[in-house]
Amino acid sequence: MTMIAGDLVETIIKTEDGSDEEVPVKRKRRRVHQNVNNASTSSDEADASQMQLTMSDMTTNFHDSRLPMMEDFPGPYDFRHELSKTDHPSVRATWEYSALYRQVLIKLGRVLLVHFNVTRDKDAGSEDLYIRALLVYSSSDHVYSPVNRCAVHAIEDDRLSRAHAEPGRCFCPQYKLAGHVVRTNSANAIYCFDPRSQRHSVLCPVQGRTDFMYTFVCKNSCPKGLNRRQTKLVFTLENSSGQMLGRSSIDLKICSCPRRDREKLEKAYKNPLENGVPTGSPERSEEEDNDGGSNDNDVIDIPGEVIMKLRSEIRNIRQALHVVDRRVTNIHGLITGAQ
Amino acid sequence: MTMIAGDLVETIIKTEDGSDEEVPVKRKRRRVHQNVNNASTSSDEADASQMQLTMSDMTTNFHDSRLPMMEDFPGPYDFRHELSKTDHPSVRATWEYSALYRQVLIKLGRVLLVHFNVTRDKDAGSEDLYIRALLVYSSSDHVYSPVNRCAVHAIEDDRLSRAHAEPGRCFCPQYKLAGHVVRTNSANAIYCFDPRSQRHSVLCPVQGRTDFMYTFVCKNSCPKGLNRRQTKLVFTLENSSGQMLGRSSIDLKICSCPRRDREKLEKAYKNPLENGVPTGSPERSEEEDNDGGSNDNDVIDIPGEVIMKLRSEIRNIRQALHVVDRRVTNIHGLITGAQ
DNA sequence: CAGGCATGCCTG
DNA sequence: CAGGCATGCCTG
Ligand SMILES: [Zn+2]
Ligand SMILES: [Zn+2]
Repeated sequence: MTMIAGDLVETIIKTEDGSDEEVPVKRKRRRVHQNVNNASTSSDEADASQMQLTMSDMTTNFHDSRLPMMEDFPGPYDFRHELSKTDHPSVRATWEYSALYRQVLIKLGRVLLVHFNVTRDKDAGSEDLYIRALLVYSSSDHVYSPVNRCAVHAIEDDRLSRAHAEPGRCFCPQYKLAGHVVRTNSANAIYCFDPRSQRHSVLCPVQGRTDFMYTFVCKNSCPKGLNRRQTKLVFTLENSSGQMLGRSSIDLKICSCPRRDREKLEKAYKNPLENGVPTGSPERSEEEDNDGGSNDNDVIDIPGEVIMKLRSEIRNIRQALHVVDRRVTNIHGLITGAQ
Repeated sequence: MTMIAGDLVETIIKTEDGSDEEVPVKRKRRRVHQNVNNASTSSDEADASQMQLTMSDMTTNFHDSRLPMMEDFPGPYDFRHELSKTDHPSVRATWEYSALYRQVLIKLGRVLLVHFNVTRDKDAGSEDLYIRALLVYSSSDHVYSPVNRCAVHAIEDDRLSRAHAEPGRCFCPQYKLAGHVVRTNSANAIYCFDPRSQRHSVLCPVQGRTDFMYTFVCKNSCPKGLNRRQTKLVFTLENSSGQMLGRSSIDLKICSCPRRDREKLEKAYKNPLENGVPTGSPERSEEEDNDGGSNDNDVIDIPGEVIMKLRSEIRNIRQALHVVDRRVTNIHGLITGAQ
């Protein structure tokens, strides 16, 4: 289920009523130009709506919104990012990079300097461009959830939790950006909130320089916030109408000890035998893989019990999925890192 | 500096301007009856003011309030407490007791059933009595700070942090007791806030039964809250005018793994050689122990630098004090526990 | 900044 | 509920 940056990608769009509806969106990775239109059918609508704060089909379900796209997509401007250790005198840029896992590990509040490649062909117009930075959960269990700031950190900027007192509205700009985990020093930055996906992001206008300094003001371990979930920082190149013109992302971990955590991570790679690979949930077999309902040749139970059973079944499947997901994530890290 | 439940106790009252003014308050521990009046000159005024929410000499300095008293004091009613494992069917009372350290370790939200001894002599009047439960920091570094709930937990009960939006006022009763770490199921409990000390506490009327069930809804480890500071639960017997008639206390740790933590604690006692005793701050010697100012035979510096030096000196002394304090706390635990 | 501990939480 | 890991923070 984990999004693999391979050639074919499938996305699942979770619908309002909670059922999982599969909408496979297949596309090639390399031959991107021809896919711009296709691509804009799924995530780009969401991206576009971020520009105009649409209030349409808002629900108050904060934990169930649309799947963000994460695959690399150079697009017409050959959009790519590049990390550079800050030689800037004023800022100490302490972060670690695990080439093995393609992951940046950084302390809270420290600067990550990112250089973006945006190649304007001579014959292309000179439209206004923007780079959006959006933090998302990378494991399939949580891709749907927006990454929100934890209460402890949010309250530091917004004592009375006013920025999000009104459902669907974001007043973060008036409250020291309380809800934004990702910050930038870019003077013209626009801090966005998409009421549909309930996601915060920051948009930097591309004006000559394409080096931006980002900081992150929650940790992946923040209790009740990111809550130890893995994250990915997704950069998208957009024009002024919010059309997505390029995408690029990097795994990001905000933590207290980047060095230690990277070393531990990579050591785990070198001693893979130690961590016994889980075999998943062996009891689950194909015969149970009908549409998720219980078999109707069961004894007819009172409704409450049926519901309990279904829920329990869902839990079991979720668990099995989770196990598989973890394995895939591990393997994915090894593949993309080791190549 | 740690409050030792010995015969002589000294308190330091911290004044508004931040300077430490020593006010030694010496009193005997055992011969308590004659000391009731004396005692009421220091902490009991605060106790009394809790009854009527005085707004007098309020400052918004939340972290610097008066020293709570913690010594045992049976008083005229031979006030004592007694812990009993709940045999109550409905509640699982999971807590651990370290006899060695006289400490209760309990999980968040679990019930601590406390029985109080309140002996009314025949000839004594039948005044109304109350038992107050107040959680305080036990190390001398933090005795002055009220124990407040952490933001994460407080916000669960009070989404918009309204209970303490107005400085000096407490609306916790309207917001699910958001600010109260100590709760009780006692129906007639009165949840108090003393604007002078900025402390929350809970008062239970003594009506026949003197068994109360307490729960604790923050952990000692709560970030930005108790923040890994050690605490003591102080019970005081009071009459309806707030006069203190008895006191009794117990070290309390609210944590996720009471068993493990107790075992670790006690193991440390059995293998005391392993943890090297710190030798304090060896550079600090008596010659520097003047009134805390720098020697005036220093070169005359610009004021800014003098201030810096003084601050640094204060920091150093604080650190040394801290080291000593820890040693004393350790020794204290061993003494009181092992006797 | 590294070593080590404290401590929450996950997993069986 | 125990064992073990993840991870913050303290200490030198
Ligand atoms: Zn946070
Ligand atoms: Zn808490």
